[in-house]
Amino acid sequence: MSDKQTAMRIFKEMATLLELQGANPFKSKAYVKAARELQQHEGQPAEWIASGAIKEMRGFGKSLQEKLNELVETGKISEHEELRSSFPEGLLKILTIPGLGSKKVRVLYEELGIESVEDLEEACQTDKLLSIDGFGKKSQEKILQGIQQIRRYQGRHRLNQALPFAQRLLSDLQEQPDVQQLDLGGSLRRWKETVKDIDFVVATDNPEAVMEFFVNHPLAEHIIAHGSTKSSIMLNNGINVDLRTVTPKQYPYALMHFTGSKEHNTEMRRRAKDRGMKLNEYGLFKGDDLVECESESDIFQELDLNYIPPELREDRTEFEWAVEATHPPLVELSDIKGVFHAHSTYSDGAASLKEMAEATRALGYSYLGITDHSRTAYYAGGLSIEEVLKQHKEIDELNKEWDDFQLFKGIESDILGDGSLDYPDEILEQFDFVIASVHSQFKMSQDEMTARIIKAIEHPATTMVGHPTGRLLLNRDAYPIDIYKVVDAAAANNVIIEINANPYRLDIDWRILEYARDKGMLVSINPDAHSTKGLEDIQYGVGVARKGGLGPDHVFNALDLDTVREKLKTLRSS
DNA sequence: GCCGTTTTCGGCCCGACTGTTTTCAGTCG
Repeated sequence: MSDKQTAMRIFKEMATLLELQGANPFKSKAYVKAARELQQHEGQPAEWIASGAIKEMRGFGKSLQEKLNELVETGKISEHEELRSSFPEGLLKILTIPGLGSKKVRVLYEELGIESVEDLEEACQTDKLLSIDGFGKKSQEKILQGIQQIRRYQGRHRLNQALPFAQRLLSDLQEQPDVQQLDLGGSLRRWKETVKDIDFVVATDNPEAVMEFFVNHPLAEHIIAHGSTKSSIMLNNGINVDLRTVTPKQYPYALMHFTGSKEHNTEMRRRAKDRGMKLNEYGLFKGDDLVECESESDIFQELDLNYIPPELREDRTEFEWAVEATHPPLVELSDIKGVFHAHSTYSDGAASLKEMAEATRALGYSYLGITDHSRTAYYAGGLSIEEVLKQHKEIDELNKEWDDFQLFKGIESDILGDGSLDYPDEILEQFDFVIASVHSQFKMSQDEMTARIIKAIEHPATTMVGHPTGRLLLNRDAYPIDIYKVVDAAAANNVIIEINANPYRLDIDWRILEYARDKGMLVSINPDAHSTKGLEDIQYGVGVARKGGLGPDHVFNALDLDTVREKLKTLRSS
């Protein structure tokens, strides 16, 4: 029995190995496409095979169906095993070095016997690459730099690592007189949970001047590329920034092109081709004639599509609905009326109850649901029953100070190993709401973990589930869990699922939100703030909600204070 | 390896920059 994640990993690895082998590149791409298709299907491979759903899945022909079948029945794919054994494992790691693709890696392996990043580093330091055609002094230097980069940064960055720098660059570029139009593009504009680099698109009649300013920006540690329409710099925190310039007339096409995603663009160009046109970053063309568009909306329209917001351009379901309808408005930061899930000095927060409340008010929110850790979370200063009661008294006192703002009594209760909550029922009843979260005992089977969380969801005291998969971006994978079953249980029990907005988590994953939405489930966009500054993380959660296609109606903390007060009461008694 | 009311074979998205060439392959997005 092999799960979806395993199948995806194996298919992607087969694609890479096929490329390394020099196989037909379209064959390799077919495996990548199949892996994407797997990701987007709810359920597990064994179920799809049993139900015959596999036959309907895009990109699964005879051969790939057989391979998936083999994987489910035997736990492996023989062709995958053969491919793996024909190359040393280290080559896969070498392929993650920027500038090295399958062709070059293969040459290095065959000519110099390079099998690992360490081999390669040594070879570059001793000028061994100079003996091979197509490699020179500069290649060696670039490779050494690339090795440092992957060692330090794994090649991807969390939003909080990229966004502040992007905003600084954006405002600096904005001030340049030659910059006529400017936007963030790429995965940052799409609010992907981690990004590889920062992309900018600029409309200008003087690209040289803009490029000159850009590559000499004080944040640039070194210049990776400096051309007349495309340049790249590396920031001192290891993030690459790409800037593309076009003429004002080309701008909407370029913005669309550099917003991506790659898969979305591929589909767009295919649609253009179907209609006898050609789409690239410079325009949409019928023969040699430009089809004039003033905005991205116009371009979509020419391809018989309604406008697709950047966050949704991932080639998932957007082409299906955009043919028929415009997407309902996505939730915005300004829709958010209040905050749940914040810690105070009672447990592991940096600010007092009062400081957190005042900071929340100052941001324009009208309520704060405070949730310190529960007693089992001793490492985080979890609250004893006495401390809970003391905190409730303090909250009652503080609430007398405001008539336009309210502190709600909450707790982030650990979900214990057996799925129970962390206080006796008579204590749990005294909270206005309870967030149930897993903080320990991650090493369970998927069935056990799923059952554990569902048990917590079924507890009448539970209002929300906190960071449902436990992942830490770029650091720790989600614990094994059937997230669809968890969502089903939450929907059935009127439990709200948290979008944990902390940029290290962004959990629940946006990919599940469309499913959750269609189940009628509410989410709450929660900062999990451990300081007053942490409250601002809500912006990242809003990005995730948008990416998941949610509007304000799907977000619990987009409700105003009075409604939330009422809702919490009914949720508690249901 | 997939896919098809233009197709069951011959397509499969498009362009910039680099480094090494002396006209281009490889890589990237």
